[in-house]
Amino acid sequence: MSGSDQNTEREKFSLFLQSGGLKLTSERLIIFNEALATEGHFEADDLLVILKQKGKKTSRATIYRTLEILVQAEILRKVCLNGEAVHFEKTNDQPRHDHMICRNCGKRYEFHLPELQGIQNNLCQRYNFRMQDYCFQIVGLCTDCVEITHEQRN
Amino acid sequence: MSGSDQNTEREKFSLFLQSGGLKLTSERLIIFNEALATEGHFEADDLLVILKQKGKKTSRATIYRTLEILVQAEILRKVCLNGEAVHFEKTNDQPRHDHMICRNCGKRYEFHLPELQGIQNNLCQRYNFRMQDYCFQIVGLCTDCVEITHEQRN
DNA sequence: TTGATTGCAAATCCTTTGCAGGGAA
DNA sequence: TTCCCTGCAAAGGATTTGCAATCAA
Repeated sequence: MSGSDQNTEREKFSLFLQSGGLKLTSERLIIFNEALATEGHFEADDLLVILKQKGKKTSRATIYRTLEILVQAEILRKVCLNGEAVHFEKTNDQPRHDHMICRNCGKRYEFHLPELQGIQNNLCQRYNFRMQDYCFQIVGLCTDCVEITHEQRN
Repeated sequence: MSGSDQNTEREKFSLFLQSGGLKLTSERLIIFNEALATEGHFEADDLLVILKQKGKKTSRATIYRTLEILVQAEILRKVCLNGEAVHFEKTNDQPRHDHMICRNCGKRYEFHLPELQGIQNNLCQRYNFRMQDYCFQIVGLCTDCVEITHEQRN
């Protein structure tokens, strides 16, 4: 993500906090920065570990509370791949949104499917729905694991 | 779901158990039957309650263990809507697969989008991936909640 | 007979919450 | 000064696991 994107998000965060009578504390800023600096998915606990390693003090409780705020501010989204634990990812991470996941080895392909946009617009119009986010994922077996599974069965 | 579908699934279950050296116990059969008789989504605990009400003895542990087997046998799938608890649904429940969920009130629209099939085939071919399942969901605000949110902000 | 399966209760894992002290506006 | 926030530790909820008795094959 470019620096200017990060500034946009930072602005969004500030405005969201203000509009809700919330305060911009140093802990919230630390968590915000780390979340935006993280590529791809992460769990709440990942952040705790990373921040500990970097010597930045934040409690687990504050991380959970702040991540919830970042989701409400639409800076992060929750994703939940095939029943795994809840992960977070940046909402403005455009090119990596759709997933194909191998059920066996966990390998994950990420891509962006512009074709989905038309489908989405259609639905939102029909139901008068305001889309904030979407998620598309395919679950199955990757090349390698198709073969392995085959061998096991024979 | 028709009776013959249920038989097909029952067959699938038996075969899966056999091929893994697993046994078809009365508890597993009870859970299988109840899972397939359930319309739409359910949680592990829902099943426990229902079975208790019907006077069928099964422990929570066995339910969790059996549901895991049913997922591996591709009779059920896990779905996780926007960070909610894990739900299960039948894999062969064709017409209700894609979701649009209101982040505010939790209202859920369900539908089937045949347009997605082409996209999926494309991807699977490109990556030589064997799709077992997919999931498409839109998250946002429904008609009613768009208005409410608007009022709050003004 | 043999090894898989069950139920129970304890253990775990992830997340939320109550509360007293500290901090932003 | 006034609430909002934080960290801690305890609570909660969902899921898993160890173990002895039980049961399908």
